[in-house]
Amino acid sequence: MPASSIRARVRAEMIDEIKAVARRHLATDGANLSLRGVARDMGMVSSAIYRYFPSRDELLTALIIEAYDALGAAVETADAGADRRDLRGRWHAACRAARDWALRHPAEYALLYGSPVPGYTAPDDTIGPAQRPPTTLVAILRDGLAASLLTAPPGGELPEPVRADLAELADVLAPGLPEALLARGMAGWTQLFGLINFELFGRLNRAVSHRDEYFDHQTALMADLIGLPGPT
Amino acid sequence: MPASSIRARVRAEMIDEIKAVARRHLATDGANLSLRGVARDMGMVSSAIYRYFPSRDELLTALIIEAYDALGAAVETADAGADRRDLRGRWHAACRAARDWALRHPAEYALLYGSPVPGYTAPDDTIGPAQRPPTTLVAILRDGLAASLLTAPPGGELPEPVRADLAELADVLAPGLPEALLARGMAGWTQLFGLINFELFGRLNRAVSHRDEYFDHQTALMADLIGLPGPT
DNA sequence: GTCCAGCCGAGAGCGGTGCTCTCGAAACGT
DNA sequence: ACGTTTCGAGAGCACCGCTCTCGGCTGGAC
Repeated sequence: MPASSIRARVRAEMIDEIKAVARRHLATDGANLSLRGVARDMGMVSSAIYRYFPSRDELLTALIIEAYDALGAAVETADAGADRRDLRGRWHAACRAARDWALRHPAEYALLYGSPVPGYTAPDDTIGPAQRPPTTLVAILRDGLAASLLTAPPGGELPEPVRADLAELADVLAPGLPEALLARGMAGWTQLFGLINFELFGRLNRAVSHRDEYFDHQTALMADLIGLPGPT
Repeated sequence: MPASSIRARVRAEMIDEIKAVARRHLATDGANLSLRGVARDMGMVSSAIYRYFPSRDELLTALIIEAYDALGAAVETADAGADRRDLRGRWHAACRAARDWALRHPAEYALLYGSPVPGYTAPDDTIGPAQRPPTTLVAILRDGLAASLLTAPPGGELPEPVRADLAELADVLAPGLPEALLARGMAGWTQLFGLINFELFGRLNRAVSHRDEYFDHQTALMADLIGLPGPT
């Protein structure tokens, strides 16, 4: 009597295959995922899918969680591949990894950072994976501060309500991080996904043709704002 | 034989009413607009709608154009209401107007700046209205430069491909605007809609509670990056 | 004042969707 | 070997966008 019986194993494989087919549909057909469509592709009838996912939204949630994890992993490995003391290099590596992943998986990215699906509210399972990219970015700041490569901007520039919010946030993400530094880090985070959104959703279409260089330059501007130094 | 015959007039009124009902549906039911639903609300059968809009996408396009215009008008009037020489005040007024409009019309905002509808590609009619907000922001920079309230950052910071792209863009938006200044303006533009996206799409949910103050602070950071001075 | 072309709404219908329920068969654990 | 559990198939419901046809109304030219 194995902990995972045969039934449980084939069931897990079935769930994985459904997710794989759904991901493929997402990549080709765009955001509107059809349960009946993936059922057809698997040679099944649509009602059979409901043995594995109680609703279309649950399938979407599973895909969303996996997508968050894939994006988070991409950003983390990119950061890990850079010289620990080259804060600016780590920043650019992380930003580029996020953009590259988004360009390679536009439909999944839209699921994560596009408009929320009308009736859908993200369950709590997603908030962990969703925090991986910003956590990685903040880690760069924390490391830089610990290694004295970075100095925090004056805290006096923060209105008190903002300082209080950021203090609570720092307690979760990176305890001890000065609020003013976190504020600029969040500006960088916002900018990063704003840039990706604009590029992916066509807002740069008749305006910017050298996308790679534009992206690097814009993220460099934010690195300046944060105060990230180059390699020592 | 009036230029607008009776027939044409009632037809135009009908189109307006359909758009109004559709906008109401958008506000209550969220992004998935149902043609049959608006037809029901108007006491009509669904096929009758097709006398006025050839497809659901065409209705969406009409709503998108009106939404762009409403947002653009809100930003423009906000800017116009500020002291011409207070560049920072104008910047904040424009940013707040965009955010306020978005918070008041979340579904319409999502239509404009959320993930694009799968099969839908924005027709050319939308690019004019879509340019109004960024044009207004750039106008602040142009005015500041003309009044010598603002100095452009050194152009040497720009990689050549970026400089070339931005030069072309400046020719359209604000001829003569230094590329490095436009680059920072676009960073502010990206940041603005990244901020609104994050707030509206729930990314700030368990993180930032004082939304107004946070927004003002983040846009102030970008005003710093651009180099906007306060009132003289 | 007549009359007809043009417009309009209703209705039926097509293929698609998410989802529910039932039924029979297969496979598992005992 | 048997009873239970699980599974896929199928029919069906209500909804969707969209097409086509038909009959009535009416604006405007005569």
